[in-house]
Amino acid sequence: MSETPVSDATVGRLPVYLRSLVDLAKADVSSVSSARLSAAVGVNSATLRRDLASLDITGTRGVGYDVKYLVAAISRALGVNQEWPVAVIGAGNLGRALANYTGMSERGFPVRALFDVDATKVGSTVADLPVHHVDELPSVIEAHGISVAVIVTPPEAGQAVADAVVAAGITSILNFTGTGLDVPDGVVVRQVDLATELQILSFYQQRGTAQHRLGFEYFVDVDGPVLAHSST
Amino acid sequence: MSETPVSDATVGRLPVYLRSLVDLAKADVSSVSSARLSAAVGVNSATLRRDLASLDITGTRGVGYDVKYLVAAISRALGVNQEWPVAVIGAGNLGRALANYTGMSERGFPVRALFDVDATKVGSTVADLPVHHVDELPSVIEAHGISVAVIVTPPEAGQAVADAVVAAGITSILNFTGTGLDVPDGVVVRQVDLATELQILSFYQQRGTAQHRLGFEYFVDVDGPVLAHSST
DNA sequence: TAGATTGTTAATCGATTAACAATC
DNA sequence: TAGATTGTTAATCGATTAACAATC
Repeated sequence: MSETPVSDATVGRLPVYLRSLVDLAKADVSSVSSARLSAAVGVNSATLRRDLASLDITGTRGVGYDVKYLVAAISRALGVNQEWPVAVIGAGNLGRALANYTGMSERGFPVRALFDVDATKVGSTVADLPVHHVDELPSVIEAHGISVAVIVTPPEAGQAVADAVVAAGITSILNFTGTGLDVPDGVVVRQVDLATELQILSFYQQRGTAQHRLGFEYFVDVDGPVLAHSST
Repeated sequence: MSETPVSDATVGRLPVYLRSLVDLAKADVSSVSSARLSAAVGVNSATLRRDLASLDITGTRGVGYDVKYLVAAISRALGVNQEWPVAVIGAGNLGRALANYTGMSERGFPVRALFDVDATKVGSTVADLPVHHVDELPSVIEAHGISVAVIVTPPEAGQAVADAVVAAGITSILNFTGTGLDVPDGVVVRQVDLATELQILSFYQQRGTAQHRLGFEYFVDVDGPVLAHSST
């Protein structure tokens, strides 16, 4: 076991590494150096090696990292090799879009239940799933072994819904309401805030020359030269 | 003019400050100290003062900051006081959800045009907007003075669409495809990646005790005691 | 053995924050 | 004037990265 804790920055890069590695595996590349992989994802090679080391993932000096092993190890760290059934709270436009989005299941996050408070929605069917009343959260979550809640209600309802899903035993929340959520320790919230993203865009738009380092911008080319790049 | 450049971290906090300030303004609070506002948004007060200073926003020693002035100044910095017409590329579930999402217009980002390549979608109407073929990007973007493109196509199409919107003069992109985009300097891309967010959640879920610092988690109470908090 | 590449130390960088002089 | 709070300096912290000994 490594002494090094895994930093949030490292966790954020893992999905990026994984995607690039899956491409390499598809192209039958068996071994990859930190230099090559890091160039593909636009990260410094020392950072990449340090990230892997913090997960106790090792390579072979003089050779590099085994691609299949890397895919397996990062997948395991990210929990990508198991299913995390999801509940979507809020059956509005966005909630229905998520329920219909095949990417959820493909990525191991199948939507198993939908909830709303609107009497005209409760009882209807979206993407072959019945829309439950929010009051049924505890029983439905229990029944389906749901571990992740995606909150797509209007902002006013966000905190109440968060309280309800936490009370029902949920410890991972993906929050699309603009509101910040107050949750107990041990519950993880990720904020996806469209309005904030757009406002950040308009900030740079307005500033003209966008001297802006992006979250993750990268470009992979397995066969040819590898180019990593960010707008500056 | 301030010497200090505005860091990306600062820009990311501005929308959070603004939302809290709007609440204060609604509650008829005329003046606020950095201590109070920073507590409300869960940020250190020195960080807040530094953020404001980097935008040349000043307060009054011994008094604090004028709320209305702060709202105006941050709004102006974020470009929130003007409209940024948006094009949505991809008329699938998510694209249609965005077109129907009233929050876009409310926040100053009205969806003015929809695009797709699917012949069965082109010509149809979504949220009172005709779905154009992607080939029409240049003319439609020109006609509506569109400055922001939201890409919600399948990942495979992401780069081609990005190239097309950039060629059509767009300099701000909100990218929902999981793919990284290679864009020229001066074009700003914000990545909104559902799969990555979910994978990060499952990482912490799996680790059990989530020792996780959230992007922006905050809690505002204008009247009573102010509590800032993040799950640890 | 010679070349390549890891794993990690030590230097660097940038961002956060404590602390306090300036000043309302 | 006394109290409050800004604006900013200097210290601190954490993350990135250059550099290199270890070793395949």
